[in-house]
Amino acid sequence: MSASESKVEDLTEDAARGELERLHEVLSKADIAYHQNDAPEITDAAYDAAKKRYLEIEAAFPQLGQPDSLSTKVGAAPAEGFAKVQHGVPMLSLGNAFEDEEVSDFVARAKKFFMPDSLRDPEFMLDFVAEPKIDGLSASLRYEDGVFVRGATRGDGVVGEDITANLKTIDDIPKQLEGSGWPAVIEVRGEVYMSHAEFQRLKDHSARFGGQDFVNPRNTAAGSLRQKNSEITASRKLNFFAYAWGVAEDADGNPMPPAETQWEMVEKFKSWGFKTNPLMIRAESAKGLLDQYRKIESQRASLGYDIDGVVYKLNRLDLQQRWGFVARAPRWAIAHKFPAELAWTRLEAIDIQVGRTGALSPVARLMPVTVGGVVVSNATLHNEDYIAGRDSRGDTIRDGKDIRIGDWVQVYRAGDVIPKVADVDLSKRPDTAVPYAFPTLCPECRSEAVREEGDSVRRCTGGLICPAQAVEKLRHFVSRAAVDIDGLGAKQVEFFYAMCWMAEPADIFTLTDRDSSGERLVRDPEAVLQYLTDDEDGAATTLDELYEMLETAGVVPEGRAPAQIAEAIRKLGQLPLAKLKGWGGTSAGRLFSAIDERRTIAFRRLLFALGIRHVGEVVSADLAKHYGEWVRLTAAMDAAYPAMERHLAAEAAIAAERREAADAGRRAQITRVRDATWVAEPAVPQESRAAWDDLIGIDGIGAIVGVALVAAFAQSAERSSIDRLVSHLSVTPEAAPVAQDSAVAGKTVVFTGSLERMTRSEAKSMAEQLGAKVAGSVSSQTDILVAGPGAGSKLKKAEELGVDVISEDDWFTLVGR
DNA sequence: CAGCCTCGAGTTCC
DNA sequence: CTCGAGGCTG
Repeated sequence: MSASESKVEDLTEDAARGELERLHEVLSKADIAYHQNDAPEITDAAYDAAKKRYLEIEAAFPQLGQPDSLSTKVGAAPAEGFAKVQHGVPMLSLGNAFEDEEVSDFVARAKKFFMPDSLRDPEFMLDFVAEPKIDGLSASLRYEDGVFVRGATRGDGVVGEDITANLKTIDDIPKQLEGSGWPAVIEVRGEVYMSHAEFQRLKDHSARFGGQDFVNPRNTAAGSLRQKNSEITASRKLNFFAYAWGVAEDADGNPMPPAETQWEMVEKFKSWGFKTNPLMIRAESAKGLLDQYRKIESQRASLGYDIDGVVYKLNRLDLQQRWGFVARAPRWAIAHKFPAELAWTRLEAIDIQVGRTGALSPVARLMPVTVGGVVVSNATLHNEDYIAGRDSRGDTIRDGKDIRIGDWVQVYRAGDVIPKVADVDLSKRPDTAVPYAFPTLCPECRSEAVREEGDSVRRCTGGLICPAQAVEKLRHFVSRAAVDIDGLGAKQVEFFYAMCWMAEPADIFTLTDRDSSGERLVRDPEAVLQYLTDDEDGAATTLDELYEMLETAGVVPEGRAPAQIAEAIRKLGQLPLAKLKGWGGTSAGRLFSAIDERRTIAFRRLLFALGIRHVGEVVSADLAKHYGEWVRLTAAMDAAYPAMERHLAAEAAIAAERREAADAGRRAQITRVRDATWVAEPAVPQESRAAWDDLIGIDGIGAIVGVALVAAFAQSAERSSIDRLVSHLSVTPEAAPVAQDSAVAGKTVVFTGSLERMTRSEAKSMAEQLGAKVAGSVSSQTDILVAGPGAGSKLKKAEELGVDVISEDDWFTLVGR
């Protein structure tokens, strides 16, 4: 380094900033040069010295820490700002098999499904392909006229992230397809992975230079692909195997699969310049597939890259199409996974977390142990019964062995991701170990925690009194799929909640005004602290956390007594956000404008954000489509209330009748009791019943979801919280369906029986696109019933009500397709 | 009323 | 990713 280098403590802030920038550049360049050609431009000693100096300056001037500081660059940087890409054809996941028997079942299902073909044609033969399942990251590569134009991650399967620049650095990915015969547009899909050799090279390098902590090849490959600077990606060697495809179209946009079988397709990929896996084989029986599984398993360690199983696919593409899909997975393919890696460790503690719905979830705190290449120190214990050694039906699991603190337990990563406790070693159980007593009081707010009949989870009854539930609700509200406010993440929300600046979603939208007026506290710190200190145990940690937060905020209480902390919180309430440590004027301003951006919000997002039990993204969207405008939803919920109560009363009466009947040894007269409850109660107005029936008539919404919804909007506290929130917002009505001039626009349609030309969800989205409403059950509101073969009760009801009944073919004629 | 499928909720590590 | 619960079909 230069001779003019001064001691770190003598540097001015400006000088430090300048030097940091210079060193950052030197080090980054050296990193890239090293990775790209294995020929460092500076000596190792010089590199080490530069790195040391960099870290020293950074430590002395933490305020200068850059987001891409070399000291914080570890593994996969949480990348934001990759553009979203919608896949032409969704990228699906695969069903799993672990046992040989499940593989035989898979083959047997195929044989059964295609039985008619083999009866008709004695030559008919089913064959499958088997290939290793690479443990990497799926990517989809779009080629137009043979030129690589865009590459994306899998994402949620429908929308991924544009990582074209990074994928272009991978040698195995042709920028221009070779050979000929490729469709005008094709999405080639496969797995990006890192070889063991490359992973080792990176690890050795980082060990020498005190750099990043690379955990395993998969994570490293993921981190490399998510680099914003693709030079870094280029400096790490990644590989790609092609094995699947999405869109394949000719120049006129017509579907054009360039082959007839999976096997030929992969051969084509090879001829176009892709790498394909050499261990792929064809087989005609379960035995053939399993033989290949064993062969691949035996070679696993020597392949030079990670695999986590073997994938089997039906070979013929036309048959794949005929066999179809279940949910998001093809029926015609299955992943046979290698047994999960297991590890033994000690269970040091069981903590209880409280979720947004009040669910108490036990989490195992473990002595850290490596499982499948990752150090695991927490694992889920599911619920009360799981700890006790029972499953949801009350049958024993783990031979009925319960789990106790201090036990030696076996952990594995389910799906190679989520750590779970699988087993207990009774021989190592300490004599002092006692059965775990699951709390019956909420550990956060001391409210009673109850288990409803038939429910596997115990829930805190504190509602919004419970700080854990309040915070979790707020976290859910600001989460990505919900309101998604830039600069207001889970951490900030927790902070604002603890500081009494926010207690419910509405408070987010009054923050700006309160910040300028100086009246920031929405709760009384004394009251908050009162219950924190009310109890001997549990409170200490929470107070500690609060103390720590105040320190971070730059307001240090004069002592640690609750009164002093409350005083500090109050003082904090007089500071504008921009004055808090970690918040400058810019970031505060940015937050306020991000909040403003969300004052206009789509109906479905708002509804989802409320976090009503059983109301997730899909149900919210369905409700938004049904009601269109927010006021129509609230009006319907209000109207439905009496009928909802009546429904509950009827359910209760039926349950009572069941019990009585069981005691008396006779058959329960359910219909009579149900009818009696409705008839005997003229107090329920007809319009209330109509609103209720309309609600639970929506496809996918039944009585339980209905009760949760109506109750949320009726309960005075919850409803006023919702109304307070909505008063700050402008709710965008759900967009009216695109085509208004179709024959079915505005009609309510129900599909029943088995549909042959389309799946149920296709039928639903098609009808919706044409402006129709899709309901799940037939009522007087129904205009058309589309009945396939095997239609039963709905058909009968439609006939009784005089609803138009048409066939699937009629439907296509009606909509002109 | 049983069995299938979809959706919601909770979880870990980076 | 997995489990359980809720909804729907047959």
